[in-house]
Amino acid sequence: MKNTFGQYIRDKRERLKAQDRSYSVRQVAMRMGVEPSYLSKIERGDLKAYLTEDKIRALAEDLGEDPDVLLALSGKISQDVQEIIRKRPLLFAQLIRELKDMPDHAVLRIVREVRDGDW
Amino acid sequence: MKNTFGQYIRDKRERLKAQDRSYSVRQVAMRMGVEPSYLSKIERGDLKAYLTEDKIRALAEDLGEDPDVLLALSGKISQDVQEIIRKRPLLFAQLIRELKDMPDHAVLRIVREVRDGDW
DNA sequence: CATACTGTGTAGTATATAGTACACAAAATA
DNA sequence: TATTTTGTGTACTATATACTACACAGTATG
Repeated sequence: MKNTFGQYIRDKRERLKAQDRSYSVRQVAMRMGVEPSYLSKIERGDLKAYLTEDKIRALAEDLGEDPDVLLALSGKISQDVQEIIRKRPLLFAQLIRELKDMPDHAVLRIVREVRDGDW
Repeated sequence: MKNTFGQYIRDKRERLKAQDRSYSVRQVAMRMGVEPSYLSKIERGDLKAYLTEDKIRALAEDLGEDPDVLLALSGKISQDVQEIIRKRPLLFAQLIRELKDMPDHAVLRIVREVRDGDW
């Protein structure tokens, strides 16, 4: 559960490293602003190692991954999304619970229709 | 920001207390499972005092308030809602950001249509 | 008027979160 | 082969989170 995040990013990083040597633990860690030993711990799923949202975002950027996905894998939700929900908790909590078991395509249809402004 | 939660529940509790003397800080605290001095701190907005989700839920139940609202006021989002989002972060983060500026009635229409199963 | 109940101040605790700093042996590179 | 560079183990730190325990003075109740 906590472990998938580590495995996921280690995997991605090593695939990038095969093409570009600058994707070592050390260099990625430097670029995202943590100590290499700490990123190493994260990748190996150390239960006492966590990253803040900004570090996760920096890592996502560096690895070319979606920040929302990496945040989710480390048990977090983007602060901006949280704020939207907290401003209208009744509305959004209800909506999200309602959409829980909807298939992706149904939710995507909503997204599209909302974006196209038929509301 | 953190303070509104305290003021909100103190207000509600005192209104209930006017009708029913069992809504003292002490008794409510007992029922929700914390020390009275701690609930007192919470109500006065002590920045070093926080409640976990279950305590907030117990408090909401006791005061007849909506748990999602009290959670939001203390800067949290219900764990079950968080989990729904984390299972499909791309989908839900996108949807929520898209709905950010939609008026309530538009979001409610979506909720209704989804519930009535036109999807 | 005694006593029970009230709200709150002070002090202390445990665990979670989010890291740094440095050393070391193995592997890769020049 | 000398020297970088690599990943990681160990030890340490600071702040946030989530409380308890108890004492105390003021207020209300029997």
